[in-house]
Amino acid sequence: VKRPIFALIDCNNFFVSCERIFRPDLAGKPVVVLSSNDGCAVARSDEAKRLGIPMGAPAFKYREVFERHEVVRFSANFELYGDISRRITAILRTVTPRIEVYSIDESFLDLSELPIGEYTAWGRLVRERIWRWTGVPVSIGIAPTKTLAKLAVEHAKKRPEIGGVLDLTGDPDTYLASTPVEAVWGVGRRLAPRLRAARIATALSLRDTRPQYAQSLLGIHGRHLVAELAGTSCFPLERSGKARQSIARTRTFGEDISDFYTLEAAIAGFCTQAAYRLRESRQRTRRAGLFLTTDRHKPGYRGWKGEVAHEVPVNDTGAIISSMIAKLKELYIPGVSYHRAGVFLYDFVPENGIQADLFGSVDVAAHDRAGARMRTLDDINARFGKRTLRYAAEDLGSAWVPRSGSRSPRYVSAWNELPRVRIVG
DNA sequence: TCTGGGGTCCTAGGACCC
DNA sequence: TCTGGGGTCCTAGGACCC
Repeated sequence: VKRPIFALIDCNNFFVSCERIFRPDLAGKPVVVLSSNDGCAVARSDEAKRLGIPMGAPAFKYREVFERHEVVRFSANFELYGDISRRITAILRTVTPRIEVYSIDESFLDLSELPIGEYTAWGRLVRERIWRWTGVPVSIGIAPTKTLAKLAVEHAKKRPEIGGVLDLTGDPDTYLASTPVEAVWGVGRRLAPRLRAARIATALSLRDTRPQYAQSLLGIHGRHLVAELAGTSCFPLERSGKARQSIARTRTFGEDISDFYTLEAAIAGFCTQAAYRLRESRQRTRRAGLFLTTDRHKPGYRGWKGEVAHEVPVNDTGAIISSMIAKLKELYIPGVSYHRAGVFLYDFVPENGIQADLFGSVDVAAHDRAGARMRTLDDINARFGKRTLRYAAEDLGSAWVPRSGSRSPRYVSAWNELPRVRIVG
């Protein structure tokens, strides 16, 4: 068996880099991108990181830092980031079809079948091409396992002298020795103290731990980590397009809600988006859940949840809205200030080949009508824009809609927000 | 006043069965 | 009245990731 070689392509400060494509004036300035409701920092430029703004920093706590250092703030613009991400993925697909899109800003490539002489030189070319064609800086780590590729890319990002590409297919020991154990992919804030207590403080000492001992400390995950750090691949390239297992739409509201109809509008909106995703993945759901909570930062924090089984699997927006609204009616308590809510779908079955229930009572005609209705709805909204055609329940109120005061234009995905170019001379 | 959102996998324990 | 062992399935919670 040929030894696998993975390359991990990781975009630097991805959301910030996307904003800078259309705002070159922001190069060298501290920039952050804020989450929904402009709640906390989810991406930071290097300059912002140097000001000590951590990942997930609550915006209200850092207001002074923002003001004092003139930190430029953006509300998250996922339409833009998704579009740029797809462009980068398209470039990578021209390198090899053996690609796993791991997240919006990271992809693994399997290089083992490619005729590459020198990995570092190859990586620099890819990096240069992505920069020229999209304006996004990336870092690349190359190694025989995903865990080592991840470790490589972290070093490539942090140390400018590496030049953005680190090949760890040779002897990785010096890099392993200088990696604290909590920086290893798969070691988080709970497992790190466990390892430290066992006097395992670096990636190198984790690699040299007895697999059995690692398993006793961390479960099966520990054994995999040791093997991966030692160069034996346990996590293969996952083929893209794997059916997802759950879909969630949850939001903290723009303002707290007590009114039933506004809540209904929010839930209907979540159902619409979730059902659309479900159809996109060509599946149907057998279970749908709903939750509501008050503000977790206030005394008397409470939550409510409910679940509905769909005996006949569905992906029809209307069916999901009506079952969730029925559940909402059971859970709703007048006078409560609701702060956050969400809808979950799980227990999926493939869309084609619907399973008749035990008594064969599936109404085939109704089923076909629902399918045709959803196709029409999706077509119209794809052509004329999201929410062109929507369910009435979604329009009952809008106070729940999260705030996003400083979102940049959707430069590449909305006709009326395209950048303007002025030709001079 | 102001603290995000969307996923996956593993494990322990209970229910149930033979 | 007391009493064994083994297996599966499901769920809730924990842990991680971006």
